[in-house]
Amino acid sequence: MNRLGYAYDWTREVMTCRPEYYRWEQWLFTKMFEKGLVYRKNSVVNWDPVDQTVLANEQVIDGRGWRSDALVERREIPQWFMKITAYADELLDELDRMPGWPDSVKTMQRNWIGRSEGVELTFAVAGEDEPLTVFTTRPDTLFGVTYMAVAAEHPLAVKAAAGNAEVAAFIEECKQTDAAEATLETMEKKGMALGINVIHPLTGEDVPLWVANFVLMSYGTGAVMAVPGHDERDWEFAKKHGLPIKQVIAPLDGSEIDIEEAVFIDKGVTVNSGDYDGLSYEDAFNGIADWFEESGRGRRTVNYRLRDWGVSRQRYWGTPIPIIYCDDCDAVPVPEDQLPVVLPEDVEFTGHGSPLKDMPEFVNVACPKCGKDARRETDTFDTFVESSWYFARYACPDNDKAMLDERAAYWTPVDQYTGGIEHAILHLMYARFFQRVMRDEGLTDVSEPFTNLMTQGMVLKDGAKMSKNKGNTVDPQELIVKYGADTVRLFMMFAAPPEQTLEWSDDGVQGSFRFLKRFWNAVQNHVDGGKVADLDVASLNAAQKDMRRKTHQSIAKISDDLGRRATFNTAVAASMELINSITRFEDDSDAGRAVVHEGLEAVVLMLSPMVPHICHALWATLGHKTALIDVPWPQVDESALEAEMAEIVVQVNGKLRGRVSVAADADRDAIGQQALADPNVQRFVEGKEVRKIIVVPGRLVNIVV
RNA sequence: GCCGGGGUGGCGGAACUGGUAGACGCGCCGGAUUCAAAAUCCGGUUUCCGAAAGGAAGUGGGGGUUCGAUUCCCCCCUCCGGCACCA
Repeated sequence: MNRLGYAYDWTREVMTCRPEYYRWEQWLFTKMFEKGLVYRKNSVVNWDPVDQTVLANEQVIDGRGWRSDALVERREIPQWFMKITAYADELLDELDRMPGWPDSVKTMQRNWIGRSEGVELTFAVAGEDEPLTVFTTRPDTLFGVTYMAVAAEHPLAVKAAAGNAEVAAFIEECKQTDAAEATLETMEKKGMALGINVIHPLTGEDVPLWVANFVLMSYGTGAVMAVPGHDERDWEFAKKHGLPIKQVIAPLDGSEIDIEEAVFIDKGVTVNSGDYDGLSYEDAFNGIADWFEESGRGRRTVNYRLRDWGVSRQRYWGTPIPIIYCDDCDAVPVPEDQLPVVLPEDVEFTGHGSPLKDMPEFVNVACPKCGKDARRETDTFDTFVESSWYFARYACPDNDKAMLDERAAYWTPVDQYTGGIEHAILHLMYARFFQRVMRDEGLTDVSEPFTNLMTQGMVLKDGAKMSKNKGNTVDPQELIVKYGADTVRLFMMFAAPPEQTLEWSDDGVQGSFRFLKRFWNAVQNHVDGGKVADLDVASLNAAQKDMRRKTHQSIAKISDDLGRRATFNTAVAASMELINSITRFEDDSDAGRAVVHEGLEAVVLMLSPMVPHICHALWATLGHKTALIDVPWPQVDESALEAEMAEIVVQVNGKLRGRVSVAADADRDAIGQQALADPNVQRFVEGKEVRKIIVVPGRLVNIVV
C-alpha cells in the first residue's frame, strides 16, 4: 500500500484482536450494563445436533450443517443484547439531516428500522387467565379477524402441544429450519389449529387460534391477528386452510370487489364492522383505538422492525464478554480494575463448542460482588462490536487510560468514510448506535460517526468477486513493478465509477499505461520546444481560442467530477480528451505554445490526485520550482468559455436531420429560420405544414410538421 | 418473500436538470514506420441498407406521458447487494 502511494498514517494502526483495544469495548459494555442498555434473554440460534455447535446462517446450506450435513434445528439459548432500539427514533430522525450519505443507504436504514404506528390489542383466551396481545397497524380491519396465529415457541402453543401429539409434532417440525429471515419468508406457510378459541373483543365471537411457522417469537409479541380479506399473507393462508374470509373494507371509489377472488389491501371505508361502519381509515383507526384504551384492553403504540443487537457468540475467537455468573448475585459485570478479560491463547480445540468452556482456569473465578465461587461467561462478542468504533480509536490508539480522549474531539466525525455497499445496514447502523452510546457515556460530543459516505463496488475478475477465497486476486506488486504505481491507480479510477463494481482488465491496465506515456511525451515534447512566452489572451486567433476554451471547459468539468460528483472515471476521460486536443493542436507560434502550456499545466495539476508521482515530476519538467502538492487547484477563466458560434442540432419531428452553426447571440427566430434553411432539413419539411418550431438555445431546434 | 441498486456497441463505460445515444478507453480492422517484429503514429469501428450522400432500427421486454424519453410513470423479466451468527 505504501508503494501505491497511499498516504496511510501507520502510527495510528489499531489491532482489534489485541487486549489494549478490546478492553475498551469490554469497559463500555460494563457501563452499558449499569445503565440497563444491555440485557440477557433467550434467543434463537442454528443448532447443529451432530457437531454439537452453533452455526452461522452462512454455514447452513439448504437447512443442513455445512460440515455435518445434519438437519439444523432452531434452538433457544440465553444471549446478551444491546438496546439499539432505545435509539431507534434518533437513528431514524437523524437520517433526514445527513446530506453526505447516499439516498439508497438512508432508505435501506429507514426501512430496516421500520417505525410503524399502531395499536396493541388484547384478546381474551377461552379457559386462560392471560390474554393474548397482538400489534396491528390496521385496527380498522379488526372486524375482519377470522383467526389468530402464534409462533411455535409461544407459551399457548407449548401448552397445547402438551395435550396433543399432532400439535407437538408440528411444533417440532417448525423448529427444523434455520433462523434466517429469508428462509422463513420464502418457505411454505404452514399452520395447525390449536383447538383453543380466542374471544373477539368487539363481537364476542369465537376466533380459532392457530400455530404457524411464519409467526416469529422474536418479532413483536409472537402472535398476530389474521385479517385474510385485507392482508396478502393472511389471505393465502386462509385460502389454503379453508378459513373464512370476511370483507370489512370497501374501496373508496365505491366499486364492488369479490374478496374470495382477490385480497384488498388498500385503505378504504369500513363495512360489516358493527358500530364502526362507514368510517375512513383514520376514523376507524381512532375509534377502535379509543375503545381499547378506554376499556383498558389496549393502547396506541409505536412498533419497530429493528430488533435489539444480539452480541453473544458461542465461539472462541473473539472478545470475551466481561460478565461473571454468581449463584447469589446473578450476572455481575467485571469491575474496571479487572479489565481486560484476556482471551487465553493456550487452548485445546475439541471440535465441540468453545474451548473456553473446558478451561477451569478461565471459567472459575470469584464473584466480584460477594467473593463466592462463580463462573465466567464463555461467549464472546460479535466482531461487529470491534468494527463499530475503530475509526474513533484511530485518533488516540495509544491511550491506555481511556477509550477516547480530546484528540477524538479534534478528528471525529470522520469526514469521508468509504466501504462496500454490503455494509449499508448492519455495520453502518451498529457504528451509528455505538457512537451515540459513547456520546452518552461522555466520551465524545459527536452523534454521527461519518459525515460523508461513499459506498464502493466490488472488484470482479473474470466475472467473479475478487477474493482470497476464490484465488482470483491480482497482485498489485507485480503490476507496480511492470507499470509503476500510477498506472495501477489510474486504471482503478478509470474503469468504473467508484460505487459500481469494477471489472478487472489486464488490457485496460495496459491502456492506462499507454495514456501515461502519451501524457509524459506531450509534456516533454512541449518543453523540448524551448522557452514559452507569456499568454496574451487578447491576441489569440480562432484556433487558439478554441484550444483555450477546451482547457477551461476541462477545468470546469474535472473540478466538478472530482469535487461534487465523485465520478473519477469521467474526470480521467476528460483529462484524456484534453491531452488528445493538445496533441492534435499543432501551433508553434508564441501564442500557440503559451496556450498549450496553460493546458498542460492544468491537466498535470488535475491528474495529480490520481497519478501523483508522474505529475510531481512533470510539474518540475514544466519549469516549476514549487512542489506540485503546494500549488492551488486551477481556476476556470469564464471569459475563455465564451464562443462566437454555436453548433445547433436540427430535428424534424424529433429525428435528427442536420446541424447548423449559429451566432452565439442569435435570437430564437433567427435560429429557427437558419434551421429551416438547411438543405437536408428542407427535404423533410417540403410540402408539409410546419406546426411548431421548438428552439432550445445552444442545444437544438425541433421542427414539428 | 421483503428492502436497496443495476441491465446501453464485441468489452469496461459516457450521456449530470427531458434535448445530438455510444464521450473516453479496451478490442478489432485498415494504413504508416520497420529487413521483420514489438513499440509508436494515422484512419475506421452500434446494427442493417447504400459506392456515397443519406436512410431505417436501436439503451432488458411491454405499455404510457411528451414536440422530444437511456432519463418521467405503470406492468413484467433478469442480475447484484442486504435480510439481523460471513463481515
